Amino acid sequence: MTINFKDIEKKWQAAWEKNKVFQVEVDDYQKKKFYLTTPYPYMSGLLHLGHLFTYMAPETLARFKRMQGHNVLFKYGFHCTGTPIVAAAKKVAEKEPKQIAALEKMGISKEEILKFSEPEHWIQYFPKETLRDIKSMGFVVDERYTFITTSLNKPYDAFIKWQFNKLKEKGYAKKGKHPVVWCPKDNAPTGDHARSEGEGETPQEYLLFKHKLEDGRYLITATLRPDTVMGTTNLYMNPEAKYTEAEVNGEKWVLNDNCAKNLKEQGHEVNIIEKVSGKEFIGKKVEEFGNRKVIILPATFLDLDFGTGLVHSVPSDSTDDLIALRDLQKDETTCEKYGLDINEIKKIQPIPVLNTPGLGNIAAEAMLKKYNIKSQNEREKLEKIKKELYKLSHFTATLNEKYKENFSENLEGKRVEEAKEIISNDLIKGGWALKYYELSGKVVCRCLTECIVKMVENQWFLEYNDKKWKEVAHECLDSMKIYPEVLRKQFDYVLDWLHRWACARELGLGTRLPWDENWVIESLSDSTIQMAYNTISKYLEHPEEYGFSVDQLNDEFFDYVHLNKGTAEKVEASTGVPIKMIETMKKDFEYWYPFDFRNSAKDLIQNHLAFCIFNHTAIFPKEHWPKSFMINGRIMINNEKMSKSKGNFFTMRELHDKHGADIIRLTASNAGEGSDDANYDMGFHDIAKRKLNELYDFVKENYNKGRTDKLLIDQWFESKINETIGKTTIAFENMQFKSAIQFSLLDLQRHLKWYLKRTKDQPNKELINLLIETQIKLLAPVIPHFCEECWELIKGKEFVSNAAWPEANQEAIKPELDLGEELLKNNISDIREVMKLAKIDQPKAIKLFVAADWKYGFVEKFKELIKETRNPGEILKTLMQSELKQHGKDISKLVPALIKDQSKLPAKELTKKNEIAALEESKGLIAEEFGCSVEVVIDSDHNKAKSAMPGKVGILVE
RNA sequence: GUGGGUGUGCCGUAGUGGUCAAUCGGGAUGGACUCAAAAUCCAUUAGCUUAGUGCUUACGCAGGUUCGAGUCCUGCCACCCACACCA
Repeated sequence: MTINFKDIEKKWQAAWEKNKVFQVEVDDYQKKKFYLTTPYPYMSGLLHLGHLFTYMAPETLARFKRMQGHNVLFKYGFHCTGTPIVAAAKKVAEKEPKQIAALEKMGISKEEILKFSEPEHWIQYFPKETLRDIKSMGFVVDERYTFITTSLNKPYDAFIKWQFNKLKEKGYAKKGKHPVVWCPKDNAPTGDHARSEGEGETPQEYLLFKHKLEDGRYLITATLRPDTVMGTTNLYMNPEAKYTEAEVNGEKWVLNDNCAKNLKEQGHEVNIIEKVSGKEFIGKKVEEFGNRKVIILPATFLDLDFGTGLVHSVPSDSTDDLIALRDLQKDETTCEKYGLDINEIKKIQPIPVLNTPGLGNIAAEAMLKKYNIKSQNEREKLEKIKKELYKLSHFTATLNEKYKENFSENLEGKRVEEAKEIISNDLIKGGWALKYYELSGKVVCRCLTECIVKMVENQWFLEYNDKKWKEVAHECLDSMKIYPEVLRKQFDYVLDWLHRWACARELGLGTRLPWDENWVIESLSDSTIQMAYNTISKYLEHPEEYGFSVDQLNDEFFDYVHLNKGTAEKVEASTGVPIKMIETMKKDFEYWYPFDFRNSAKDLIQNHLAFCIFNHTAIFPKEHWPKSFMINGRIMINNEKMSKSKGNFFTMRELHDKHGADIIRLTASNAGEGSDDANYDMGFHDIAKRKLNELYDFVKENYNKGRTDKLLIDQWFESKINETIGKTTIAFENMQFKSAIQFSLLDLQRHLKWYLKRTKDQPNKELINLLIETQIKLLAPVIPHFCEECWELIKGKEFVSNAAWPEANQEAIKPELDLGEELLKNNISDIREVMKLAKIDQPKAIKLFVAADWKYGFVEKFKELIKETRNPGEILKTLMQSELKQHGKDISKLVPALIKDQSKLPAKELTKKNEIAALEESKGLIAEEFGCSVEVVIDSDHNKAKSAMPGKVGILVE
């Protein structure tokens, strides 16, 4: 029959609900517990396939742990803080077609869509719908524990305020300046999602160099390479261009318009005075760091919009600068035009400042030669080698004797990588330079305004760069389990690499910083320890059911419940929450915490998961630090990235409605494991349906049927079932859900097939029952509805969801029994091979010749000897000293061949007696397979017996 | 660029240094069943092949360690992820 997966899932979901199977109660604080968490989904839309894949891990694990006898809490929350919802609502208000289409695709009607121009409506709509989807998937969820984030949720808001007060108390929240990508029209930071162009571009840090003219004005240049400061030979300005003269921080600067404006946004006082022509500066001299003067030369290659519109030239280590210099030195016309003495210009030579291995002390020259570049018009090549040289200088070059003096320490011989920052700091301190930010590429806001870099003052940071904090974070990581373990290195790296994090913003939804109400806590910072809140959310989200109110929750409350500080009496006095409730929540928290498991896709390693570690170590004592993280890859569909533009974007709901919960649960779990990207194979839906239907029919027809006597092959099958229990259990424990399916569904079915073939469809009743019960239980975490349906069929009552996880009977596992089955399978395929060679389609008789007696002894001895030496001569010598000497001729041929290829040896110990017994037992099957008589022959002198070896019979097909 | 991960047959995947020409699923081909199809079952699916149950190449590329390498080491190449105020 064909199962209607939709019907059975409705049936069982209703039954679970009615019997409160997944309601979480803590009635025994001694009972072992397992608390699973996963980052709550963002409520800017319905859950999609990626969510399904990520959530299947904790979902499956939760069911597994329940069956193992744990009290399990698996929580869901709905994330609504931050800017995306606000941004999306704004788009709806503007009637942006893409956004409207996205909502329509989620099944929202035209009239309904307009309501989504209010952010609040998203928060009302999507959590409700998401919960519906989660339940329809049969996920283990106790909805009393679910909640939404944002300040709209008062108790949650109070919790986040408490969290930030704690961080501030510890000195981890500090104020500072911070460069951000900024839209001048919106007057707000422009995140990736709010850009119409320039996703991924960031503020890049430059150093502005000040070059003093004799009249007291400064020419300003920008550089990424302050390390070459000692090598400046001249400045370049475009004589035909207009520059801007501006008063910056009380000094007169000459630069381009862009930079002047940017400086203003970056916290400098800037008053633009007038336009000046580049021409008037050509030939003048400026003062340089290190007590030198250099000349200003004309150049037309300058990009006026980039940097400051003029540059200082370091021909020793910049190919662009060098080639420009060479060109000018040949160009009498230009020199004359700007009143320059060409002989003076010709005297300008690169000043060696760096030693670059393989390129000498004038690296730029070596590079130009290497790539045979003749003119500054070869832009493409020049761009390429500029990057290459930059890399080489940065990582391999060392500074020369020019850096001995002049700096706060002797930098001679130091690598550029190490010295760069010291040089920058010294230059800044000495008033020669200052930091400046420019975008790494063009960024355009959604409002079509071009973005700039803005220095935000009074920005609040979390000091993830704090050394001591990093140390404890590492301590926490070291104590955690990471699945898969290979990603630990990545975590180690990230904890070190993270620096201060701007944790609050001026826009978006969320909790306000308790000490500075102008700022909203940013959404990656407010979700780092909410798993603690979630242990008691059942009470805080539904206080009326427990007869109290949460209007006056305060820090005292959370201090007591989460940190065991203060007294219940005082908390009752200040919050009005009855002592009994306070104590219950405290006990619940202490019971559930820490969380045992948290998983996410790998893109959250560098932010959310790392923050989670940091924040826990800052706030909680060691015993409440996270226990484990599991990281999964991203989901691909039929080996393509899921994306709306490709049209292969699927919400969980639409897949569910089409195929049913169990089918997509199985397909998702089977998509992959480990941190590699997983592949959701749409074609597997049908395979899954077919296999489950088959399984159901088998259960129905075979339970409680069969013979009662016990044969050798029954023992083999019993061994396989128990082996499968062990392997599947380990797979679940290691978060290898795909492997678990492989073992418990596919492999087990294969073994069953072989078993039925071997018993000629006369299985042992006890074993068939063991198989069926075991398999249903092993699969229940992945496809629970289907398994309940099967369970009902055989048991009639109870839930398989509540059944005890099977335990492997170690005594029944007998790997040696595999040998006989392997021999049989090999014999069958060898016979086929022989038939093919002999071109026999239908054999009349098959004779199997067992190897001569002495070969068994020989093989045994050979296996011993080979452990000692691989030298054929030595092995032969030893063998020849024994009674095997009489077979010397055969042995001398066998030994080298066997050393080369040990696959010809039987894997396990095998006696002639055993082999004959196994052959006699299985010859009936061979006879049936080939439709002819089969005879086992013991005749060592027969020609065919000569080629036989233990475990490998001689075959004669007639 | 930096850090991390991964590269296996037509496709997707498994793979503790020796039973690996390689697991499992799919696909393809041939056969059985059928009036036919689907489903199911069986076989084949690197190349060669003489009753030799054999041989030769193969696990991104190139080297190395080892008696022995898909598995260990080194170097290349390719792909994926992250790189910040964005969830």
